[in-house]
Amino acid sequence: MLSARQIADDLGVSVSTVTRAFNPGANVAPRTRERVLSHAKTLGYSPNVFASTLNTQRTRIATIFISDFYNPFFAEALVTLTEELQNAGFSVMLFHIAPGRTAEETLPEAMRYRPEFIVVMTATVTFQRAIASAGAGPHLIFFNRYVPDTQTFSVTCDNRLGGRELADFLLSTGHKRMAYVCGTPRATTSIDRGRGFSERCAAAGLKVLEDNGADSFSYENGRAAARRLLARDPQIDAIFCANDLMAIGLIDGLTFDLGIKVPEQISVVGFDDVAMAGWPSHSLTTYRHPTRRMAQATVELIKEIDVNPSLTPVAVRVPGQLVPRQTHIDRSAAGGKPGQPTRKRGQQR
Amino acid sequence: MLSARQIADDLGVSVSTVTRAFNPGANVAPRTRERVLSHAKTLGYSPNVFASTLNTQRTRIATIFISDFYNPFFAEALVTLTEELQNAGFSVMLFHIAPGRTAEETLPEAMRYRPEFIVVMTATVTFQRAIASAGAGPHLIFFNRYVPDTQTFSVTCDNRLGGRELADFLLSTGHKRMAYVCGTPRATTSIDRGRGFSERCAAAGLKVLEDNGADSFSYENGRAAARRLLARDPQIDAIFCANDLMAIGLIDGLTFDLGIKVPEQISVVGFDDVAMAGWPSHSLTTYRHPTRRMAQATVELIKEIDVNPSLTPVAVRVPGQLVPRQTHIDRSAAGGKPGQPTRKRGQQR
DNA sequence: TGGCATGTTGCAATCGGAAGCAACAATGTG
DNA sequence: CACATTGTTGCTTCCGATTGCAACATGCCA
Repeated sequence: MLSARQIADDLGVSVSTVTRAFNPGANVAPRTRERVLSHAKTLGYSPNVFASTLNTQRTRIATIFISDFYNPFFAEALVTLTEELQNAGFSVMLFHIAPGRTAEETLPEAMRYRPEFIVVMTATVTFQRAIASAGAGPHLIFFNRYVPDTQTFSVTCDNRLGGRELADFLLSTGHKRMAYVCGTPRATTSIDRGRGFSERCAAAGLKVLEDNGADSFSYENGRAAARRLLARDPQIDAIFCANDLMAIGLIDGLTFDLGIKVPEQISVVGFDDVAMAGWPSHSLTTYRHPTRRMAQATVELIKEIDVNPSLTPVAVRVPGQLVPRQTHIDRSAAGGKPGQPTRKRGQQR
Repeated sequence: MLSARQIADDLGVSVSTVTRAFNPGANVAPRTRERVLSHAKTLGYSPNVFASTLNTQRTRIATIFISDFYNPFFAEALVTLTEELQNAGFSVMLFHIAPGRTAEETLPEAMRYRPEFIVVMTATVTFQRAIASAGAGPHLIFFNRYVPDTQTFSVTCDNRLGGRELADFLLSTGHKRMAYVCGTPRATTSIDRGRGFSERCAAAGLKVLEDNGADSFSYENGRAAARRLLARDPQIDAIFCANDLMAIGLIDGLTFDLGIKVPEQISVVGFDDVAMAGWPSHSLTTYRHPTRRMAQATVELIKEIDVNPSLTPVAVRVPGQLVPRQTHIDRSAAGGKPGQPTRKRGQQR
């Protein structure tokens, strides 16, 4: 394999000179630097990170922990995060936590690369304890989730705000009997969305019916929730699902399993605004998940910590945006009509 | 940061002994090994890869190149591939090629980590030339695509076979006027699927109408293709789209933009079997993309190359599976009925 | 022309762990 | 008891690049 020695010998200079040519801060004659870089390029040489890391002690590695994607949004988040991290000069390593495995099992292997930052896209409460024990280890940032009651960095969508805005929206369009379908139990995303939703409804004097039957944020769980909710209260006029996938599942459940018309009989809103939510076949009223801005916020945070490693942990909450489409109607006017009264959803089929 | 020296001093042994404890093949007294590993665990120490890599010259790194996902299937592929690579003892690095950027710009940075394998999930023809110039560089494997007319490793779905099977299926169900909607121009996936489809139709004496208007495999492109195709031939009775996303877009185009009933007037089939293809709202007849088996095949290939680095490049093609649902009908019988005649697709809405 | 500042380069130690070789201890054999 | 064998450990060199320090060349000014 090509080394700096090779370049040095070819050009009749020392190894030091070669490395200095690659190091922007170092003192080299401009002409020498140019000669080195040019020769390196023709040979296809780039400095070995493994050697340089050894005494600089800076790996410039950011490691991302993922588990199985249950949500299309994760793919976008991962790609965006990778892109932004690269732009900020980091190299990205990816570690997958298999279902049933804990992050602790994978951590030692990940730690061998001495990452400067670890971004956790998977929920594991005990995770940070393991990191903390590593002393002057990597900085830990939770993405899309946080660990309640602890001081850690986290970047999430402002889920509670989203829940509140969706509640405000449904209240202002005359809905009176609301329900909330939870996603993965104990996931902060599910809890906060429901909390924001419930607290606004409570302020308006309404109690929200809550379905806790799901074990994950999946289409199937959304579909199954339809039957459970309607059995508990056949008079429901609006349902908020913890994410779009569940909302789409729930709508299919209402439509195909129970013969209930959406939005005529029941309004349904989701959370995320995945691509298919915008398609005419679904046209789902939802709340847009600020994925890219979350990725950017994460990298901003990393840059700040980089400058000031003793920064006090903050929980960054990025607001999203309400996206009214056609799975709700305004029930305050008699007869009601879709939010965007162009054409009824799916009518032409 | 923790080093082997620390462990050694604490236990009154040499650094060599500590490293040997971590190296399964090395000779250490079982009791000593246990003492070292136990102490290392309590301190949270794991060997520094950067140091060990220096003289072993084995990085055990596999680098994955991605670009923007246009297709949900990529997320699954990436996660699965990562999982399988980890199981095989590799660490995964992720590099993103921004739109408009070439792989060559990112390559030097990736090469600094001296990866043993590079898996390319993004299409770039000039890529391997750059690698080749790096001499005894990493092994290159194309995933989901290949570079025609070159000798490189690749793992793809057997797209041509899939196209043939879909053609056979539509022919056997009495379709007479077929069309094919291409995806990204020059993408081997799009070309091979269309070729397999056309050659079977040709064998049955049918010429396939081909739409080349798309610049990528997107929902929007599928939707736009509907209008173009029908303008060219209003008598079409079956359309094969290069992937599910386009098929769903095309169906929405037919349904909402043109008022054409699917499958009553036109049958539509896709390719991939993404999650939403199975939902009642779409219930798309399609061909299942063997994503996980492709990931496994890739890792198998890597293992083989690992044992025998001079292995002759092979193009592995993994067969998928036809999944008949409800976006086609049997036109050979008078009147025709859906493939699985339970309930008409989307009817209840 | 001598002295000094400035710019450029090489030397050598260093980072953390791997591995060949030698040293040493423990055990078995004649 | 001497000696060989095996098992275990430490010493030392090395991987490839970085960096403080010293050495050297160059140009400027007095």
